[in-house]
Amino acid sequence: MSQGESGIHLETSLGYLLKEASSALRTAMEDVLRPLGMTITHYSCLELLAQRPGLSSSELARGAFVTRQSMHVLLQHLEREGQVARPSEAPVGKVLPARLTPRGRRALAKASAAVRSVEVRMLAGMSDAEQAAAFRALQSMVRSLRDDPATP
Amino acid sequence: MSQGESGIHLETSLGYLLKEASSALRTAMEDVLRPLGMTITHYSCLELLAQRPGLSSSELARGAFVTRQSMHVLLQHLEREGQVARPSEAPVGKVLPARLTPRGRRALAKASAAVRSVEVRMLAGMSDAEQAAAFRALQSMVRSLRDDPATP
DNA sequence: GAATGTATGTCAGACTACTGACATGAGTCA
DNA sequence: TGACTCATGTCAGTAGTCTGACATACATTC
Repeated sequence: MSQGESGIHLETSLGYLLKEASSALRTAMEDVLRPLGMTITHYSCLELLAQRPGLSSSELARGAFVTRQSMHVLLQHLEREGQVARPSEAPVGKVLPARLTPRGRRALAKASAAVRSVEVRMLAGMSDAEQAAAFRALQSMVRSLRDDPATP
Repeated sequence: MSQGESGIHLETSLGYLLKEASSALRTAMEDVLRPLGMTITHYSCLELLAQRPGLSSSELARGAFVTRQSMHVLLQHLEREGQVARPSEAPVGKVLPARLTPRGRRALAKASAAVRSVEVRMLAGMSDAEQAAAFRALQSMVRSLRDDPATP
């Protein structure tokens, strides 16, 4: 039956290609993080805390693109491992600001270098102009998807 | 401490933005597929079978960017639901070619239209030239990540 | 023909992230 | 003040995907 223009053509679909690219990036990152005993979300959490100390669990979740429940269990794990510290009581409201410990900073240093090498590899062969164009295009896609919450 | 150029700057990282974009796309697709009782991998499987009938479980897995084990359990489910059919014996070797049933085709029709609307929304505000540039950029990233398997 | 390497289908267990739900604190507004 | 809304932290259960393992089928090589 005519799927015509109402369907998706995998070969030419930007959505499909976006998924392919993010899948390739995820695999490459997992490959370099696994030897360090770290998952992508784990790394993302540490990187976010390094750049924005004091972030709450919910804010970290948004920054790592997972639910706050997922980040919650990860933070519990990282606290037990001694990579992250949180006050036992909230300074204000219920929000518990998290911070890296020295151990967390050391773990991040190796991971960050590894991830950086993946990103460099990913961008090999692209000019600065091409990278800038890709950046703007992806930003536009994110904005368009967020602005309209699913037209019913 | 100087994280310098060895680290990642979240605000300007193409890798981070790529993850953000794919996360936004995933969420948007889940939002329109959930009312249809379908997951993204489920939809991807049907779409692949519509465009390339006779694909094996392993080939479907690669096309949907999951492991063949994950696709295997999904296919078992879809066979029970009557959306997909496979011969009980392999025509050649061990490979079992899968095909859509009429019921699978009907389920796909709705899903495909829904996903198409998400893609249209995502590309709103982008010129054809911008879309083409984004397409080439993403293709380049995929190629670069695959060609070099993790330089140790 | 035998040995090896590669790809597939399948089963089992473990893990990650998700949805659902509840209580709590903060801000807004009548 | 009280009612309402919203964001957060947390607990519990579920679902989807992954890793590990094994047997089988084909192709290649010696």
